[in-house]
Amino acid sequence: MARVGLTTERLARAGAELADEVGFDEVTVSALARRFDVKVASLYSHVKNSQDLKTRIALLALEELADRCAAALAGRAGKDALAAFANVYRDYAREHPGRYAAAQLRLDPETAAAGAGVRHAQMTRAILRGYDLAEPDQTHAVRLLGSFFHGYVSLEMGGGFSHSTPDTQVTWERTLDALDALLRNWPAV
Amino acid sequence: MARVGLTTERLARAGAELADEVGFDEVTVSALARRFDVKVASLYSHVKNSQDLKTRIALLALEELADRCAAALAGRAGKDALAAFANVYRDYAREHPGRYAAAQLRLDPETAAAGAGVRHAQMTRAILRGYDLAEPDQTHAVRLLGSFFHGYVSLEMGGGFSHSTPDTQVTWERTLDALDALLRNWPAV
DNA sequence: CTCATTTGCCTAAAGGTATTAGGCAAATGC
DNA sequence: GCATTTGCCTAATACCTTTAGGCAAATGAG
Repeated sequence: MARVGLTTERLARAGAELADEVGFDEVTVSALARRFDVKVASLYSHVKNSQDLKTRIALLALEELADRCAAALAGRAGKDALAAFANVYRDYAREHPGRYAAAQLRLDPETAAAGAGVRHAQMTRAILRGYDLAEPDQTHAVRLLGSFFHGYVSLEMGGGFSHSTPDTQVTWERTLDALDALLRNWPAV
Repeated sequence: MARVGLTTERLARAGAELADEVGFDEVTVSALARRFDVKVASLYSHVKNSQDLKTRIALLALEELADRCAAALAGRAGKDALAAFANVYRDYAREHPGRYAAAQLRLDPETAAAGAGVRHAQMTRAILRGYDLAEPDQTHAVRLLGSFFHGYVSLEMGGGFSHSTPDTQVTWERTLDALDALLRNWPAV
């Protein structure tokens, strides 16, 4: 019996590729076994179960996304940073729909805390350094931006904006303008 | 063999209840059959398949949500309308997490068009009547609001804001203030 | 190099969900 | 009261998940 060289790492990576190809929901222990031309039970030495596999894919995606964000944010400030950050999310979702869907997986708090979720929050906050926002408004703004990015990308991916004018690219640019304006003129209490 | 009186309608309704109790992902033809104390195959006379069942639950949720929005919007304008609309989304998601998850199901275009999705778009647009926004900015604003509401509620439901200060209720109120301010001072091109 | 140990993938088996085909009995209508 | 429709059932197939236990390949000590 030839050994294929399965590892937890390789399974997560292959699972991520599979997700991008067929959708995160279709990522299954069986499908992954087929991809490695290996019997299903063999995977259970490397991942605890199906949920564990999905969680690992999610964490991988979050890590990748955080890396890209960090790279995009380096040396930018203000609206430049805002747009760069937003574009990373959107582009990642387009390039890797399955991974992006995985990144949306609801993780239990400890798992999430151990992963790259914290980096995401820190980076969103870093964007706001270019604007004049004191706490607690800074946190409100972080949440507003996070919500918008996530919501926009989800809706666009889900076809929520399809078949309508104006073009979503224009909306994307104009809404980023609008958010920039909002952050510069954040309303006082 | 006593007849239970299954109908497509009752199945969708029971499926929605089940979704709220155990989560939309756990809604399965088998689970629904158990709930009616009926054999699994019996359901296939009323729904085409598992996907069909889920779609019907999604459409039911979208309809309910649209009804609530319409009721909330009646007689309100400007920020009042904005807040009322936003609160309907948030409250619905809290009251009916399973149904809300169902409403997020990706529908094929024809199904979506036949459902209440159109009403949602029209109502979001109605909110903007209280603000001075011409096309195409109105559409951009509709998309921004839709993205934010959806994103915020998803993140909050998913625990994205948990264990952090300030309180999410405060953020909710302040971000609505901010969006109101943004709509009143929409940046010119 | 040889032998013992570890480790990786396998077979086997049990349980759950989805879906289809065909049957019997209850409801419906003439 | 009988024929037809309709509703739920049994049976069967197929796929996914997960656990238990086995054999052989890799690894490493002497």
